[in-house]
Amino acid sequence: MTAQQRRRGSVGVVDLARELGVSTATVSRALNGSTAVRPELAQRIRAHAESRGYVANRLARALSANTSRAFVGFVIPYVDTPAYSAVAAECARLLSADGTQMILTVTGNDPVQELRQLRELVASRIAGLVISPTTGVLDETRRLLGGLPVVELHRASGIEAPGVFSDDEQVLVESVLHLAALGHSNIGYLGTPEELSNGAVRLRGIRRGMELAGLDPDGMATRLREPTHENGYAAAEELLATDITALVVGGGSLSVGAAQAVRADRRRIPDDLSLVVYGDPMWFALADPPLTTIQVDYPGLARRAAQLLIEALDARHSGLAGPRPGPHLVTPHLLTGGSAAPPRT
Amino acid sequence: MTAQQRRRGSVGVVDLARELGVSTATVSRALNGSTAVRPELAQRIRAHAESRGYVANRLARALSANTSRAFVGFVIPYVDTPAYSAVAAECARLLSADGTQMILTVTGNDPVQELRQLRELVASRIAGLVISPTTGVLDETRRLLGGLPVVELHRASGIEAPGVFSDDEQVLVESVLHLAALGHSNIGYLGTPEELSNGAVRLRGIRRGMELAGLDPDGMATRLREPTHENGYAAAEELLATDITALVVGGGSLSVGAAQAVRADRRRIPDDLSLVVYGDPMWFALADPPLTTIQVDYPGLARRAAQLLIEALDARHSGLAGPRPGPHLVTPHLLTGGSAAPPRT
DNA sequence: ATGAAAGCGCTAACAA
DNA sequence: TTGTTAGCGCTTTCAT
Repeated sequence: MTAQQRRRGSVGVVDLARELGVSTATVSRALNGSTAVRPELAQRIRAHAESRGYVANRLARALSANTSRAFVGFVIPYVDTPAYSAVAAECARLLSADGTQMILTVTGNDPVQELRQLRELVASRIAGLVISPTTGVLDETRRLLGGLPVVELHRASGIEAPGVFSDDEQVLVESVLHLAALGHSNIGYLGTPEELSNGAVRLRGIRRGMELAGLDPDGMATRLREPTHENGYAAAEELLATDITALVVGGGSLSVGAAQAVRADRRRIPDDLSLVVYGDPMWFALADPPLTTIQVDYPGLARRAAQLLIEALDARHSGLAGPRPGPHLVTPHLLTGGSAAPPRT
Repeated sequence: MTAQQRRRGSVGVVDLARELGVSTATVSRALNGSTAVRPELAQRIRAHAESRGYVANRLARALSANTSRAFVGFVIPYVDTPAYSAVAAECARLLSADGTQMILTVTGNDPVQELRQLRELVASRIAGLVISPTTGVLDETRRLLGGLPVVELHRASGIEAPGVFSDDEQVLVESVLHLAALGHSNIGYLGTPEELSNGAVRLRGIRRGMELAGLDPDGMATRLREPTHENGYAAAEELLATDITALVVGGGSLSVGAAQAVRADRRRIPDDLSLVVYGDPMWFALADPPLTTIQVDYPGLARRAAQLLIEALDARHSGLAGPRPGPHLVTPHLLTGGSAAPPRT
């Protein structure tokens, strides 16, 4: 047995250094591609490291460098919808290519959990994070976020940071106009609360759409709810009890619940009710007829988010400006299914 | 300005120690709840730490302890289906309660990526991991896994480790018998490849079902494909070109694709074709009629996985036995929708 | 019960 | 170009 692994079966720089008769500094330099080491030696060191199956301890490295991009955080309220799961996946993939590992935390939309987890992430010396804030971000949370490169996702919390969002206002305007053009004047809206930045944006869109259509936004049957299937179902039931002839849903989870409520109500689509939902067309394509859907390019959003985060990290490191704070918008599209038609006369 | 943060705005044990006139060792002990410190002092230290907003550096802690459960890995091939996203979410939540952070990595079902990422995880000194292995796990990967507490998820890779799986065989038997009882004798099957452990299990179930129904498993129109929507769509198209009167799909993503193919084919359900799908009933409830679905309790599965991992970590730490290797099964259920009916005579 | 000091594995000054 | 040495922030013997 050679002077094999010291403990926990891992070779370290000291082992390599000893085995090659050089110093640990040289090994470190060679392994990190420093130009200050004789190419021939560097090559030899790398080869040896490889053959010994050396893997640098990221913890030690990060601790030593006292600033590294070993880890970033990904903080979201839920994961059960492509808006989060697809984005998480894509971000993990992109960051991994950058040599960065992504720590996933799920807040359940609880500000206290959010703070607790953020603290832990800071304790792990994350280089930065992507966050989809809860509804009532705490001051302390805001303070912690202030000290890190952060990219907001889906929802804005009012801090000075770049964020990627779906440009929902316009598409919701479009949705209303679409329905109005078909002859609907009694349109209902089910969306997320105004406290959520995206809820506010969507509501603004739908109201502007009503105005542009010559309808009264204030008279519009409206329900704003936290985004869960259950809420979507319940709120849709309420709206179905009114005399609306068309329903627009602004939110992925709400849409699933709403679609089920409409189904359970035995309302025929689009004869009895026109329906525009929001989210992953995959889910809604199975309905009969396939539902007209507000479709968001989640992978695109993820790429943007990952890219912004990486830029922000680079900036922090090089002292440069970093990405422009504020919204970076991705344009959603109204995908015409068959769930919107003229109202029954 | 007090002797505030030294760098990167964080207070350390030395600060606390200095400020209280004790040693860092005492601080550490107090913070870690060692009994060897005068309760009154410990309390004072904790209070002070709290008031200073002290957060222990997990990296340093893990490095020093040289074994900790600061991080665990979660390695999966995809995330775009509840089978993964729901489980990831739930595991993150449960582990977080245990003070453990979850590093998410997505392999894209590529064994090389898998190995690369596993190496990085080991470099981060993860305490253990949950993995849903790729189809062709490399030997080196297997070796690395051998050195860690690991819990397999959905798929088994042949290593000696506990794993949580859906007990699909029985439910697939049941599906076939259900269809056979309705009078179908020409049943098609679309599932995942036999190389995937769950693919093999499901195929076994469907074949056993055929036998029990007095039908010939070898004559069954079968397509085995990697689980993607696209594959589901394409393979379903192929099967629809045969003379099957019923189709069973064993796989979540395949099911979505298949359902869409059936729809696109303008095949009426259940008149022209009986269909049994697999996965999240949420998606399939929107179809008309709602699809008969093999439903898996993903949150339950996640709880089991997290629990097993935690047990394995505890065991490693205490030197005890640890959870029983091999499959820990969760029972799925056949949720009767309206997509299975007697064949047209 | 507490303190002093030696690491954990690595990087980065500072020397040579 | 290479080596020596001092940390990074924490835990943990070993003394006291």
